Amino acid sequence: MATSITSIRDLAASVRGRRRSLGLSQAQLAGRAHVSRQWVGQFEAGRPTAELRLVLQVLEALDLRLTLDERDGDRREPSSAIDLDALLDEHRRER
Amino acid sequence: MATSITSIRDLAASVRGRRRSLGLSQAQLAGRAHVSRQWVGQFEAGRPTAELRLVLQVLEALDLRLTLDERDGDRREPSSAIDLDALLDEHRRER
DNA sequence: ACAAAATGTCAGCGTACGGCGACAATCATA
DNA sequence: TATGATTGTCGCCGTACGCTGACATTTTGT
Repeated sequence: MATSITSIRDLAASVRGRRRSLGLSQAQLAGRAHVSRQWVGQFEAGRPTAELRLVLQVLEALDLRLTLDERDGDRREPSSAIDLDALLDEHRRER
Repeated sequence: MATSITSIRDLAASVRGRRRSLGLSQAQLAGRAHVSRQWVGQFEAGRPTAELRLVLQVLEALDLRLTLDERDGDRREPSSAIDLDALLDEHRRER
């Protein structure tokens, strides 16, 4: 049951959902993740400036695993954008 | 080709690896992700206090996808720790 | 060998983060 | 309905983040 994370809001919603499904209060989660209760609340509300380390701590406390994979082939633009830049750089070098 | 992310170091290494495999410099990636070049360098070096939003921006710029999934069943302790707390809470309520 | 490109590192600046205590508002339950 | 639990929000404080410019060091390419 994997959820794709494309935004902070996705992540926040997943964290809140998981916390609730485990029957934990924000305070309990905070204790396990070594963050403040207020931090949990604000993170769940979608705060984009949260510190990565603390995010990972919370995910760990909730037994949530993050995985990272490539999505080349799924996107149309980035590969052409990359080629364009590489091309220009190369062109500049040859000149 | 999915990589499990269990630490900042994992993530940083994946980002650097991906950037290199795409043939991008830190400066190029920085431009695409709307962060400073120095930020990319420090993040790749494993800085744990990076801002989540910027991390997601960089992952997007590298066409890397994050997914989140539950790992109950893989761990032995958390489920017993959670049960203990829930039990105590319930016990307190009944009293 | 040398030059250009890339990366590592430093310092200054302004903004804001995380923890804390506290209180308001909301929710759950008896 | 009343009460306790939970969550939202505020303000204070000290620390540090991200950007920038700059320079040192390393790597790459010829």
